[in-house]
Amino acid sequence: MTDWIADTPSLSALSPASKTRLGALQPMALPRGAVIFRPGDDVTGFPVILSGRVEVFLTGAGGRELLLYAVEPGQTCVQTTLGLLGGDASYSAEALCATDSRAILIPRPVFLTLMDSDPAFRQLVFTAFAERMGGMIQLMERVSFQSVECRLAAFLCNRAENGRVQATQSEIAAQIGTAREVVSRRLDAFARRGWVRTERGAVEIIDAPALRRLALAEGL
Amino acid sequence: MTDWIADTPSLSALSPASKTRLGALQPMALPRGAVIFRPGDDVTGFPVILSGRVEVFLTGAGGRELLLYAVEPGQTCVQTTLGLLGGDASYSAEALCATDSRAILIPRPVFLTLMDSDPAFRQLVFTAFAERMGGMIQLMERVSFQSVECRLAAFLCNRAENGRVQATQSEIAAQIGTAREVVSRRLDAFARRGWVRTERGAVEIIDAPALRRLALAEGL
DNA sequence: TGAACGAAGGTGACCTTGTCACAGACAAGG
DNA sequence: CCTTGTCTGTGACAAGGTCACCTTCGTTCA
Repeated sequence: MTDWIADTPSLSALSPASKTRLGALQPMALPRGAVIFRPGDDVTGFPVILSGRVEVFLTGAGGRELLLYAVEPGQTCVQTTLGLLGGDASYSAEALCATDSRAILIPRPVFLTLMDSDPAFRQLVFTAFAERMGGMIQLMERVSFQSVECRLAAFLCNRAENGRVQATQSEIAAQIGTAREVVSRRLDAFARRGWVRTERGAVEIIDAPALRRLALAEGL
Repeated sequence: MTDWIADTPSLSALSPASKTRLGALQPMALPRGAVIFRPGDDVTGFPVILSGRVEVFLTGAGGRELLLYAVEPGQTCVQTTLGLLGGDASYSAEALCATDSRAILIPRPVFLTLMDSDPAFRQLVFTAFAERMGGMIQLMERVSFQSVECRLAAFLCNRAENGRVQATQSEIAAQIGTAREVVSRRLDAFARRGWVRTERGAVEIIDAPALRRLALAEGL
């Protein structure tokens, strides 16, 4: 087993005592698609992602989904912090592994001890919290004030690798908080303008600058 | 001048040293309508509301507004915590006094000292943070998955005093994150069903149970 | 091998929301 | 009075969400 503490930059500032305490924990392997938690689950501990990517979704009545945020290596999950520190200790969102991942789960008592004893750990949790909150406010702004077209363009720009985005239209819809049908129609509109080409399970980007211009047109 | 620390329950658990430190600060009087901060302002300190009510809005391109959360006595502002602890130190939202209010502003250095030295203060800031985050997620859920009709009904139920809601339709629109015209039409629909009666600057509630049923119809 | 099934994507119809433009109603002060 | 600014109502239209249903692919498995 690798020394996961040394391999995780965000943990490097922790005190030696904290590292010792955490050293006893075993990383878990989580396959792509694994459910970390669902709405209503109890909070049993504080997960830290070591590798991979976990996505946290809100699910609405009609089955529509909205990506709240993604957790990447070294980051922590706010939903959990919320449960461990605040009032109600259950989740209101759903977390799924977007890729194969490894994570540790810090049990609640250990978490509380670290919070009280290690300023570096506090700092870690706090800045994670602050960043998430900022992200949530930006998300709020995008979802309620920006057009779907604009959000879609921004998404395509961000997720593109070698001019391609590997994702089904349903997935894209969940990421930007709209319905699949709308994504289908918007992508079609982009395609007719010659900006993209759609395939089953992927979108090929032809005119990235045009998309970027559109993404920036409506404010941030 | 009254002893504002003793009068604020949420501060009672602080250590004597913290109280001494805070005792030197002078409460500020803020009239209704006063602007606490605007987008782009720098974060100079950590405000704690002693009395009154402060509302924090997000403002979109077309001038549309959305109430993110309200700060009530003993509570603190997350936007600020975010600025003091996280990366970027400027606000992305706007805070207005909804009523005449009193507040203290804890200067940044004092805030940071208290965070490191007083577990009770930490607890205070942290739970405030956790509660806000929970509230933001609920807001997200309402704004992106619930109909305007439902949100409006819920708002009327919550804000009613003696069967009346004192607010202009513009204010209501900002509170539930929609456009004024839409509020006008929805209220009209409620009125035709005999549930409310509208006046200039107020809404009288006639059939509260009907509204409550509608508010609960689409999940929380 | 080919029938069947399920996931992904396309489309039309329809309703709800948001936007724009503008008009009437009302309150407070000159 | 008359004016001015705020509050409210309305029609027309565009954008987005929902529903129903169909087509097109891959995969599986009998």
